[in-house]
This record gives sequence, C-alpha cells and structure tokens, in this order.
Amino acid sequence: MTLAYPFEDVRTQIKSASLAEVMDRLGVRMNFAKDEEIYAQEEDADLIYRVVSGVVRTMRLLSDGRRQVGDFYQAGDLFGLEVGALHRYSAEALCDCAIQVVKRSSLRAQADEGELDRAIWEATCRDLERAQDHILLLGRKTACEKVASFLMDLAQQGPNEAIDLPMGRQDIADYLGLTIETVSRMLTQLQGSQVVEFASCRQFRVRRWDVLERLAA
Amino acid sequence: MTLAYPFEDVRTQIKSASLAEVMDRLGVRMNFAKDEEIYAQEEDADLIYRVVSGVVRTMRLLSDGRRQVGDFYQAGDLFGLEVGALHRYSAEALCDCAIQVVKRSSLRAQADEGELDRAIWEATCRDLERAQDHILLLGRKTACEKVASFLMDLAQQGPNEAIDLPMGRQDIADYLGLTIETVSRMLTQLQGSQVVEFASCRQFRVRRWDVLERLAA
DNA sequence: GAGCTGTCTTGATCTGGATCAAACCCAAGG
DNA sequence: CCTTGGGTTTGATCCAGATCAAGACAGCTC
Repeated sequence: MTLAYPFEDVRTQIKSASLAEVMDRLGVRMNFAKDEEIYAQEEDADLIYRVVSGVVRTMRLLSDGRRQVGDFYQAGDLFGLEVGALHRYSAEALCDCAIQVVKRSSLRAQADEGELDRAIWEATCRDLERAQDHILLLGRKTACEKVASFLMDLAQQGPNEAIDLPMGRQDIADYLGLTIETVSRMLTQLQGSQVVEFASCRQFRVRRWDVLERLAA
Repeated sequence: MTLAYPFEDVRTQIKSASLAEVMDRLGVRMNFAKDEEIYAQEEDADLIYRVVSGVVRTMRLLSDGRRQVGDFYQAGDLFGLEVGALHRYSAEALCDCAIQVVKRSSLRAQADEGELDRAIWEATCRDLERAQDHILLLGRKTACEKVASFLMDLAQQGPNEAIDLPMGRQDIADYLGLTIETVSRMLTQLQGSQVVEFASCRQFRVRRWDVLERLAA
C-alpha cells in the first residue's frame, strides 16, 4: 500500500472530491432509519462508507450493556475504515441517514490508487487525532469541562450561529462517559451562567465564546 | 551510555526488519535519562523515533497540571508519528532509554518507499486501535476493571511468567484516569483475591488468568 | 382537545473514587 | 548501623457524579 506523505494537515476541508465521485459511481446508496445498525462490532470490514446526509455514531458495548460512543460522523465523512479485518466499533444511524457504500476491493481496482490511499490515510488520521483528544477528555476532565468541550467542538464554525445538536442526551452522555442526568444538569448550568443559550433542547447558540473556551480547559 | 542490544519483540521485528535497518543506518542513536523529555507538545514533528531499549510514555497536560498518559512504547515500537505537523502529545523517557531517531525526509529519500509507508501505516493503526480500547476503558470501566485491563494488557505474553512493571504508580494512574491511591488499592485488592501476585511493587505474575479476564470486563 | 410515549429536566439521596494525612518500605549515603 | 527521601500503601473523610424517583415538556394519534 502506498500512502501520501503523512504530513498534511488532515483538517483541511478539501474533502477528496474525486474520491467521492468514484464512490458515487461504483458504490450503492443506502438509506438507514434512525437507530438502524450499519455494521456490527466484530463484523468483517471490507466496505468503505461515506455519510451523504444525516449523522452516524460508532459505539462499543461492554458485556453488561454499558455503552461508549466512539465518535460522530457528519455529511462528507468517511467511516468504517477499520485497521484490521474486523470492525472494532459498531456503527448506527443517529437519525435517518443516506450512506454511500463501496467495496474496498472494487474501489481499489477502479480508482486512482494514490487518491484512494490518501483519502483513507486522512480519514484514519482524523480518527486518531480525535481519539487522542477524546482520551484526554475522558481521563482528566470534569463533567462541566467535558460538556463545554463537546459544545465547543460542535460549534467549531464559530460563535453566534445557531448550532443543531443532532444527537440526544443519551448519546452525548455515552460519548462523554457521563449519565444523561449529569449532561442535562451541566447544560442547564452553562445556560444559567449565560455561556450558551438553548432555543430548544436540540439547538443552541454560544453567547460567551471566551468563557466556554476557558471552561473547556 | 547504554549499548545497542537487539531485544525487540518478535512481532515488531518481523513487521519492520528492513526499516529498522535503514533507520539504524541513517539515524542517530540518542540516550535519554529517566524523565527526560524526548519531544514537547506543539513541537514540530519531522522526526521518527524507534525505541531501542527502555520505555517511553506520551502524555498531555491540562493547563492546571492534570496529566493524561496517552500510551507506553516498548523496545521496537515506532512513535512520534504525528498526523499533522505538530506533536499533539509530548514524549518522555520512562526510564533510561536508547532511541533511534531519523528525519522523515532523509528516510523517505533513502528507504524503500513502500516499506516506509507500510511501517508508518502499521504504527499509526496500532496507535488508533489502542486509542479506541483506551477510550472504552476511560469512559466506561470502573477503577477495578481499569487496573485489571491494564495488567492483562501488560501480560499479553501469557500467564505464569513474571511480568515487569516498568512504570511507577503515578504513570499507571495517569494512564487509567485514576489517582495513585486508587491504583494502589486495586492492586492490593487483586492480590488479596489471589488473581495476581506481586513479588515486588514492580513485578507481578498472573495467578488466575480467567478471573483477571472476567474482571477486565 | 385528551391521552400517550419518549425525551428531557429537576430533586433527593447514595457511593466510588478523590482527597487529605499518616505510616511504611527500601535503597542510597553517611 | 542509622538517616534521608522517593515511591508506595493504608486509613479516614469528603464530594462529584451516579442512581433513584418524580415531574415537565414536547410530539404524536385518535
């Protein structure tokens, strides 16, 4: 396997346009209903997925049902690129989703090799960077800092705009390693101190970006 | 100064034998004393590091000094392969270490491209897989499960052998998102229930592999 | 509208792990 | 030997966040 020189900033918004095109040509568009499983943990990982619309969550279960959400994937993101042969996390549609699916092998045969490798590399790197941030958050941040970090991450686009929260409280809790009740309390608290403002429980606006940043630690 | 002595584990040796050789030829061997910094957070990441002997930890600090250990790297492991241009974690020698260091660019010019890419890819994938396990551990496991998982991970080689714990309690705590006291209590508890046995505080043996596995959840 | 149903918030209480504070253990150095 | 000092263990107490238990607030359908 040939890889692009691993030195580029993966956060570049250039979302490999031509890979998307090839995926559209070779792949299948599938629709998943809210909470439908896209692939299971331990399942063979020979497909590549791209979110066309909607949001996807990856997650892992402990034997007794405790759940950890790995990450959320939005429109344009590649996911399901497991490192080994098997999926280590399962993936589910967070809301109704359209997903473009392609077999790795057929893609490899048809697409520009370099292009494909580069896209896979970038998606993997993005996953790793986010995983590293996630580790710091889970290991050493307080409930309030976790929630503040989470809101900041969602609101990357900048303050003042209305941001949609596509996921419910339970998903946020399982992403942050908290309970729904704690998430709810922290959100109420942040709203009470004028840092953010909720129009409804699924939409908010950052009022004090500086304070939010400080709280996220 | 420690002399080079080839005691890499078999797994890594097979994977990147010739890369190691090229790194030895082109790179510099550096020695680091216990707790010495190998690279800092936010520093430029244009070097590739391979542990020759000793153990390395990567870590990240929050502004108020809370610390999260990202991972530990043993002889044979590649590290410092950041995704972007800057190191997102810092790296320190856990004990006296010998590290082989090479400039990415010079390596690229000389080595077999495919070989290098493959080694970098595999090291990155290993990091990602371990990060994913780490996320589940930090987000949803109890103190006891965390410690049990940690011991199991160290003892991969199998039960019955004496395993060295190269890191102190503080490093374990900062890896598991706990305090030293809690780590110590859990170790005492595991020893009390005959699951593991400590010869000294830096060496143990697994007595009941099945129980340890169950406790790790 | 009135009833549902699922999600979210709020309140009261409990507890696992943190914090605070000794004591212990040993290796290194006088 | 006896110190000294870093790492570790142990004990007592505290508190952030979990758990348990109501409410409140939508969207629904009928």
